[in-house]
Amino acid sequence: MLSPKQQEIRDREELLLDVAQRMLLERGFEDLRMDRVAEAIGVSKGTVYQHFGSRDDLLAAVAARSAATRAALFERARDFAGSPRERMGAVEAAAEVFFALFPHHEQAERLVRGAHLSPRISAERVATLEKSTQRCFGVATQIATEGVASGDLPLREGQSVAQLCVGLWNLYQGAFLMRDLEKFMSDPAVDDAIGTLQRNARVFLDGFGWRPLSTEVDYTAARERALAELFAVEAEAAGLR
Amino acid sequence: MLSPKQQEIRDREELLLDVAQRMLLERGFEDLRMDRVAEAIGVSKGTVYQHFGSRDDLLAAVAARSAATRAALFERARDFAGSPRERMGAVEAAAEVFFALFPHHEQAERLVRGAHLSPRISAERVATLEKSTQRCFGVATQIATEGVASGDLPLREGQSVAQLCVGLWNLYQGAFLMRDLEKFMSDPAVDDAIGTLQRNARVFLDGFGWRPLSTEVDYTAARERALAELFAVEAEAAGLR
DNA sequence: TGACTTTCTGACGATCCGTCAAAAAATGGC
DNA sequence: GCCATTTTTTGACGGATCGTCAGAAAGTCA
Repeated sequence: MLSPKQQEIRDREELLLDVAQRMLLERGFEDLRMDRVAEAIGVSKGTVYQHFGSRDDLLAAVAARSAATRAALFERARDFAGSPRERMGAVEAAAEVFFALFPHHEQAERLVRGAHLSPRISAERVATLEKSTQRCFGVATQIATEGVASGDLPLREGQSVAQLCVGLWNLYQGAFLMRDLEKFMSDPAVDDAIGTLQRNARVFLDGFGWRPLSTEVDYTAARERALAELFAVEAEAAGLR
Repeated sequence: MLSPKQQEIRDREELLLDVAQRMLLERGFEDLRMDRVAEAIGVSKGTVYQHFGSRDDLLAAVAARSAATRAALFERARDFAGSPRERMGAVEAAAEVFFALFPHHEQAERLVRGAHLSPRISAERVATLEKSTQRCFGVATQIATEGVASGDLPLREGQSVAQLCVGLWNLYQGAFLMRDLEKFMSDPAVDDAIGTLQRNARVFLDGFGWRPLSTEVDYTAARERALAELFAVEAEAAGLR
C-alpha cells in the first residue's frame, strides 16, 4: 500500500545510508558533511534532515543498519549443523565475514557509543543498535549453553557462559580495532588480523576445556564448511577463502 | 636553565592537557571546545594554539600523554619478582590500574587513530603514541619469550609469542570498549568488566598451556602482591583492591 | 632605561550544522 | 482535467566553532 512517493522516500533512505557509509569509510566522521551527502544523491540538505534528525543520528543509523546485518549473520550461524563448538566456530566465521565486509562499522558504533549518547540521536535508533548487539550475544549464549548441556563445555567454579561470550566478543572487538594499528606496526601477528583472531579464539576455547579441543580436531575444515554453506555469497564478496 | 617564562609555558601545557582530559571524559570530544579550554586556565584561544596546532592535535596530545603513562606502568611490571606467568599477571594488573585510572584514554586513542590520521595532527605526536604502544608490546613480548625459554610456555605449531600478546591486548582493549556497553546491558559478566577480564586472561593463557595453569595455582595472590608492590599508590587512587 | 624579541590577544574569515518560511510537488475529490 | 488541500522540498539564514594574524602586551638583556 505504498504510494509511489512513499516508496521513493523509502528507497532514498537506503541510498542516503549507502552514501554516508561510503563517506564514513573513505573520509571519516569528521568529513561526513550533510550537504555533501545531500548533493551526492541530488537532494537538498533539508530533505536529508527529514530522514535523520541530525548528523549524529545519520551516523547512528548507519551503525544500526550494519549492526542488524551482523545479528542476521550470527543468527544464520546458529543453525549450522555440527557440534556445539563447531557451531560456535560458525559464529566466529560470521564475525569474520562481517569484519571483512563492513570495515566502517567499528568506527561508527564506537563513535555513537562514545559520543556519550548525544541527545541528538533518536532513542529508537539506539535501541535498534542495542537490540542487535543483544541478538549476537543471544546466539553465542545459546550455543555455549548447549555445549554445557551436552557436557562438551565443562565450566569450572566461578566461570559462566556469559563470561565466555564476553571474552570472545572482546577478542573479536579488539581485533577489529587493531586493524587501525596495522598501519603502524609491522608484525605478522598484527598483519594477519583475521588469522590471529581465529587462532586466539581457539586457544581461548581450549582454555575453557571446550571439547573437542583444537588439538584433537582441526577446526579449519568446519570453518570452510560454514563459509561455504552459510556465507557463500558474503565470503565471496569479502574475498575470504 | 629555564627562564621563568619558559617554565610557565611548560607548566601551562600540562594544565591544558589536564583540562582537555577532564573535558574529554565529562563531555566527549564533540564538546571539547578550544575557547573553553583556553578560558578554563585564563588564557586566550591563540595561546592554546601555540601549544597545539589544532583541536585534533590537542586530542592526540592527551592520548599520547596517557599512553606514555601506560607504557611506564607496563615497564614497572616487567621487574616484578616471580615466574614468567606471574609477571605477565603483573602486566595485566598494570593494564587494570590504567583501565581504572584513565577512563578517557580509550576514547581519545580511538578517535586519534580513527580520524584516519587527520593531517592536522603533528606527526611527532603520533610517533610518541605509537612508540608507547610498542613499549607495551615490548614488555609483554619479553615476558612471554622468557616463558618460552624457561619451558613454562609450550608454543605449538603455528603459535607465536606475538600472537599471544596480540590476544591479550585484544582482550584488554575489548574490555575497555565494553565499559560503554555497561550502560545498556545488565549482566554480571558485563558489569564486572575487570573481574571478567582477569578470568578470561587466565583462561586464555591456560589455553596456551602456560604453566603453572590457573587450575594449579591461585593467581589472585600474585595479583594482590603486584598491586601492593608495584602500584600501591595507583591502586589506592583507582579504588582497586 | 630602552631597543629588541617573544608571547599573547581577540576580532575576523571561513566552514558547517540545523531551521523554517516559502515554493514546489503530490494527492484526491469532482 | 482542474483545483483545493496536504505533503514534501528547497536553500537562504542564524548561530556556533575552528584556526589565523596583525597589532598589543609582556618579557629579555645590554
